[in-house]
This record gives sequence, structure tokens and C-alpha cells, in this order.
Amino acid sequence: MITYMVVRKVTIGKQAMAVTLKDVAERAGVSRSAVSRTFTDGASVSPKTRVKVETAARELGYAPNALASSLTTGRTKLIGLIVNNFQNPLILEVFDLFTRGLQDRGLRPLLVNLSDATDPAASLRMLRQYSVDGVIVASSTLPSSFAEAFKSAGLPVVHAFGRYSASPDVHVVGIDNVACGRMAAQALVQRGYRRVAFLGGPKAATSTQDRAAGFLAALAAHPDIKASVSYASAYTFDAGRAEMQRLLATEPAEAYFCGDDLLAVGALTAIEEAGLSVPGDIGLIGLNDMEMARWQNIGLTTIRQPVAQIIDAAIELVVTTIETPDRHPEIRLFPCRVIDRRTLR
Amino acid sequence: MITYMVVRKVTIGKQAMAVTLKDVAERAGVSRSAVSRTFTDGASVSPKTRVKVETAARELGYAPNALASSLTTGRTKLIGLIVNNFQNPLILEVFDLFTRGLQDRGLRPLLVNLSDATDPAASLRMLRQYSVDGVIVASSTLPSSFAEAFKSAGLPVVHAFGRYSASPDVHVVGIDNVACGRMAAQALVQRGYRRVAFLGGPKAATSTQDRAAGFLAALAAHPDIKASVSYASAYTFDAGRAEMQRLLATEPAEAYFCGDDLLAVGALTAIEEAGLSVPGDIGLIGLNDMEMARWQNIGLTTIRQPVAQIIDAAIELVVTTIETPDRHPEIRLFPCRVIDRRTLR
DNA sequence: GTTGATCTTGCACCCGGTTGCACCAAAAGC
DNA sequence: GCTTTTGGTGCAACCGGGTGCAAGATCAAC
Repeated sequence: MITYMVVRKVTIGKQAMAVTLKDVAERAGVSRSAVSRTFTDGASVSPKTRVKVETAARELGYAPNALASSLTTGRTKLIGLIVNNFQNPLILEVFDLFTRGLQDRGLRPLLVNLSDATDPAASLRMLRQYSVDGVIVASSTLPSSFAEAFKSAGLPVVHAFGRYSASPDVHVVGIDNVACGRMAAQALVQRGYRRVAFLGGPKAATSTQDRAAGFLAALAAHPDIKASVSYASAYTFDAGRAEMQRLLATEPAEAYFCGDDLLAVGALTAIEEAGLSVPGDIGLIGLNDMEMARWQNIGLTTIRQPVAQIIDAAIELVVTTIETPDRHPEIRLFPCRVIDRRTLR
Repeated sequence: MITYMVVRKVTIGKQAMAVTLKDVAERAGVSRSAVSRTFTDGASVSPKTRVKVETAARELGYAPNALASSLTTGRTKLIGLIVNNFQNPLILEVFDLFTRGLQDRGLRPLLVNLSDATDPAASLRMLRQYSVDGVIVASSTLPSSFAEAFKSAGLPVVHAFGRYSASPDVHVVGIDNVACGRMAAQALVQRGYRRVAFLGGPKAATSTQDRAAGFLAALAAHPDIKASVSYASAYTFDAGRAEMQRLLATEPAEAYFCGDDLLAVGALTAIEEAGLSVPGDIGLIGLNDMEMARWQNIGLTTIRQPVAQIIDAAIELVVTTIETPDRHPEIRLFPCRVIDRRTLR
């Protein structure tokens, strides 16, 4: 049984009026400042007035207007959360953790969908209009210039799942995609594959570029192993399937490192549709370890991203940057690890 | 190549100051009201001043503060989006469509995660503090009393994927879960199953209750068919698997209607782990048609919810209710249909 | 050129809170 | 008992913008 707070409200005509500071002040017989002070901690209020105000507030069902107070305090406790990939199941975990993490700290996520057509500049303007306290960009495909635009607009920003550079302009939290590429290459080499390939996401995605680079770099040390690279048009099931179909038409490699679990499942489908088997004919290793990877009939061998740690760090970083805006851009990378299931021999 | 709007800003000490109405007014040599009027359509401004103001605004990189204006207009263009199930892949589609739909109408989603521990009353208070213009509750498990709490707080509210009653207190948009239960029953009967069962989500979820009711009601017309019902502890893969393991220990039915695709995949896994086959030994039909249902190695026969239509209707309904608050509570149900794949004989 | 109607415009006050400051009362110190 | 310190309070100004009102400007019509 759940009970909800009763809200008493004055009704003028058809318009419901919210209870305001003034109403509480009048009922409690004190000034508006007194009421305001009762609700801002650290302010000096005598126990007597505090009680008077609190009972009055309770009786009226008063809750301070966060937006009005933001006008003077300059803090909205709103955090812009920018996402541009709603296909990937990993985003579910990301949303869950972000919203919880922010809520736990008294912050609220203002969601921005930056898929395809939507204009990046428009979302920047929008977030400025709502004077968000900070911005978290959760995307492995957006260029770093995007996050930097927020920074130069004076907004604390963290790029989660982003690309890092030697001298970063914004905070970057995520994984070392180059290292992941190397890790995947090693996994394939260890298992004795001699003709391997990287099946990446869209070529423009920074994560794809870095993973490819790491993959190829690690294989450069093995001249006896043949390595190749190709790109799917998006980080989706269908794109992975289409690209694998294309690859199967010529001479496919023995094993593929797919830049994302979704691509891997798409590839898996294409392979089985072609009458071949995984890992019998072709081996696959994905990246992310999405929820579905462990499902019995998928059983995808993959590289796990520590999502919870990444998000925790992103939130912590945006919060501290709000408090100390001059903080130097920081890079926090978390190690990945191979999760062995059934798509590599 | 993407270019971003350049933002000129005055810097006092370390604090970046946003460009304000006053700044623009001074630069344009007009009053603040004139500036305000240029940015509110419908207000009377001469072409000359409009040009002056607009160039000044552009030069300064001015964007009106949405929160400040909300104080006088009473509109924040913020819509609370309440979700309590971050496990289900369907939510991805929901998020994508919601955020796009809201953005297209100049509205912004304020996300609330109502999973397990979080207090419903607290989120109500929070949304009132941020004076959202409306609330969309996207959940098939929350009781209708929850959405009603928002309504009695004077907030326009739409319950998407919710339960409808004969005399609804709030707008409800979704599917007819009872009809879905019947539809599933018919699908199983048609295929000649004689011992069928419903494998529901948590017993407290309204959607589970209604689906079970419809399922059993349809089967009541077939006295020769044996029907039973059981409940998983949550709408998750693991819960579905655990419940099916339990069912397999005694005498399982010939076919199961699972209250959600995730449950179905969990059940599928349990069945295959037990050395049985689907649909050879046991048939399965799910509900939702999540993205993964069509994946080759899942191939789940299921009932498709028209998510896009539901969300479209929900947004439209919340918008019109904001404009005309007295609008009568409305129920909009959209038909589902069976998607035949490979888990029924 | 007048008169009257229609637009524009600025002033001032308002939205709901916060906060510096001056003032006053109570407590502490002697 | 008196002064000094401390703490609590209300006033008024302010955050960034919206809007009713009245005065001034513009224009059409006579």
C-alpha cells in the first residue's frame, strides 16, 4: 500500500495555483525571508520560527520552486544527458545507472536525443536555455569537438565512452579502445586463428577508429597472420548482418572481432543463414557484453566494458567540475576483460 | 564538418556570465520589454526594432532563459517521464520515440527512474518542484493510483502502457491486455495445444493480471483444454528462466503464453537447458516483439505492441491536456497482432 | 491640416525565491 | 547592572523575463 502526499491548493477559476513562499510566510506569521531560510540549510533560523514555518508549510503542502531559486543561486541541479544511440541495449544499463546516480545526488537528468537528423547546435542552445549545471555526453561515436562546444560555452562537461587525446580539452571517461583492439587481437591469436579481421561500426565513429588501430597494431607483431578491416554502416544488428553477408560472398576470415555485440549478433545470423557455423567455420568476438550476450542461444564471446564504473566516474567528475570549474581536464579509463562464451573455438 | 554557434560571454572573475535580456537591450538601444517582445511571437514589435534587437542578440549570442520566463508564463516545457523498468529492451524504443516526439514539439523530457527502492512520493514532489508542464508515466506495472496522484496534484498526466478502467481518472494509452491474453489463448488453441499455461510477470503488475484474465477467459470456452497460470518474480530473463525451471520439475504444459518477450527467452533457455526443444516439446509465445525477438537464433513468436502509435498518442494527449486541463480522461487502445516466427508449432 | 484609430514603446510591477544589510533582542562577559 | 557579542529577523533589492497600462508615434481618412 502506497500513500501519497496530499496537496492542498487554492483554485482560482479553473487554474490550479501552486502554494508559494508568501502563502507559507503569511500563515506562519513571519517574513518571506524567514521561510526561505528555513528551507536553505546553513541559514540562521531560530528553532521557534523553524517550527512555525515547517508546520505551516506542511499544512499547505508547500514545496519550494526549484526553478525560481535557480534564478538567484545559479544552480538548477539539472544535468543534460546527451545520447545518440538508442539501438544499443547497453544504453539501458547506462540510463538506469545514470538516472539513479544523479537522483542519489539530488540531480535531475534532462534527456537529449541526438540521433541522426537532430541538430547538435540546437541541443547546445537548448541546454543553455535551461541553464543546466552540467552536461554528460554518453556516446562513443560523437567527435570530441562536440563535447568541447559545451565547454567553450562555459558548461562543465564529461564525455563518457568518448575518445581521449594526449591533451584533452574535456573530461573523458571510458575505456581504452586501442587497448581493446589489441586485447581482441591477442584473444584471436592465442586461439590459433591465422586469418583475422575487424568488423567495425561506422568508419566515422571514434571508437571504431581506435579499435581498428589497436587491433591492427597488435597484429603487426605477427607477420604470419593476415589481418583485414571492414566497416558496417551503423552499430546495429542489421548493419552487422549486411556487412557479414558481403564478406561471405568473397573469402571470409577465420575469425572476426566485431566492434560491438550487436554487430556480432548480426554477423552470427548472416553466417548461420549462409549454412556455416560459429565457431566451427568462423569465430566471433564482440565488444560490450550487453545483457543478451549471455543468453543461451547467443552465447557470445565478448569484451566487457565496466559500465557501472564509467558512469560512476562520469557523474562524480561532472559534480566536482560544477564545484570547481577550473579543474583540469581529466581522463579516466577502465580496463576491459574478455568474457569467454561460445563463439570462439 | 559540424560548426557550432559561437558564444560571446563576459567573464567576471572566474564565473562565466550568461548574456541577458538587459545586455541585448542596452546594445540595441531599446527597452528590455522590446527585447522580450521580439522573442515572444504574437507580440507587437516594429520591423525596425526587431532588426535592431535581433542583430544585437546574434552578436551577443543571446538565448532567452527558459526557466526565468517560466516564472511568469507558468510554462516550463518540461515533461516528466517516469519509467520503472530498465531491463526491458522495449524501453529503448520507448525512450527514442518519446525524446524525439517531445523534442519535435519543443518539449524536454525530465527523466525519472522509479526502480525498486525509489520513493514514488519523492518523485512527485520533485516534479512539482521543477514545475513540469505534464507527466507521462510509461509503465505497465505501476498501479493506476500512482498516475492519479499526479492528477490530484493538478498535473496533466498520461499513463502509457497502463491499465484502463471503465471510468478512468487519468488518460490511459496502450493496449488491451485482456484482449492480448485472449489473442494468445486463441493462437495456442488454433495450433492444437491442449494443455496450455500463462507464465506471467510479477503478480502485482496490472498488465500481468489483465493478460492472465483474458487468457483464462478465452480458454473457459474450451472445457477440453487444460489451462494454468504461474508468475515469475519480475519481467526479466532470469525470472523467466527460473520460473520455467520450476515448472519443468513437475508436469509442464504443452505451450506457454509468456507475459513478456524477456520471460519467453528466459523460458526458452530453461527448456533447452533441460534437454527439451522449442517448439518440438514445448511451444512459446511472447508479448512485445522486442528487437531481439527477430534475431535468427531467437525467432520468437510473439504479440506485437504498436509502440510508436502508443507513444505518439501519449504525447499528443499530454500536450492537449496542458492546453485544456479540464479535458475528460480518455482511453486510447491500439490493437496488437501475432508475429509468427518459430517458437510455436 | 485635423481628427481618430492603430501600432509601438517604455515604465513599472509581477513571477517565486535568495541574500546583503541594518536593526533589534537575547545571551555572554565583566 | 551595563556593555559587548552573538544570533535572528525583516526590509529591500535582485535573479531573468513577461505583461498591463498609458503615453507617444504613426498612419489613414476626411
